[in-house]
Amino acid sequence: MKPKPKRVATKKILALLSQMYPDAHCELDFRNPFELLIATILSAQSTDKQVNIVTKGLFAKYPHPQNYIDLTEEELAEEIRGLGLYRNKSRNILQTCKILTSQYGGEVPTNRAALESLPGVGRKTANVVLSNAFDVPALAVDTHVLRVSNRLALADSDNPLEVEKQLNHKVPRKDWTDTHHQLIWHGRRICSARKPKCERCDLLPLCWYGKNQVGSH
DNA sequence: AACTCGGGGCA
DNA sequence: TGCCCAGAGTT
Repeated sequence: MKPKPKRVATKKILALLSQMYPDAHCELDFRNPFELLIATILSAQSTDKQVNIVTKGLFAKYPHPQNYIDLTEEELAEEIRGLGLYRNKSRNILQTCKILTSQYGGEVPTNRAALESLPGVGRKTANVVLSNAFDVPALAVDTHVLRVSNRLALADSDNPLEVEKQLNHKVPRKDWTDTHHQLIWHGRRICSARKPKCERCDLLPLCWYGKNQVGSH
């Protein structure tokens, strides 16, 4: 495979992405920052569809962080059964709710440092909450964004934080959240990890990876 | 950098 | 059956 070009048609790629996925949005169901925070913690290695099913019952029963602090890990684990990594998530959410209750008056903090200090909340989850619940521009880099932006040569790194920085330089700040969603939708629908559907991808003429795949067998 | 957690959906 | 799912924490 050829080395990545130093400059790519970034504007064209971004324009095409927004044209391909004009309705790209967060597919998790949530009504407030707390629900988004919990749903996003739960979404790791789980489908958003399953998260929505589980959280519907969970939030009806336990709408506020205060409602969680007296549960045991086992009790909460039972509530979120059906999702992957559910023991870790149960422990983290319980701890997070205790911190939200004792230190933040039951509210979700709006700054990154406070968010990332919560158990189960890393860079990616913090960015999702900031951008989707608080309208703070932040480009969350998950596995889809990492893979797709590298294939398009919009980024050149396996480190999510590094990719986030590279994208921040190339994407207008006002578009960070939309671009984030578009890259994810593209990664799920066409630019999949194993067998990307390059033959029906409108980005193929502009794609470093796709052009290198054509005729490479 | 390499593990570990992990059940459920879907081809 | 194998592969994948909007990661984070620990070693």
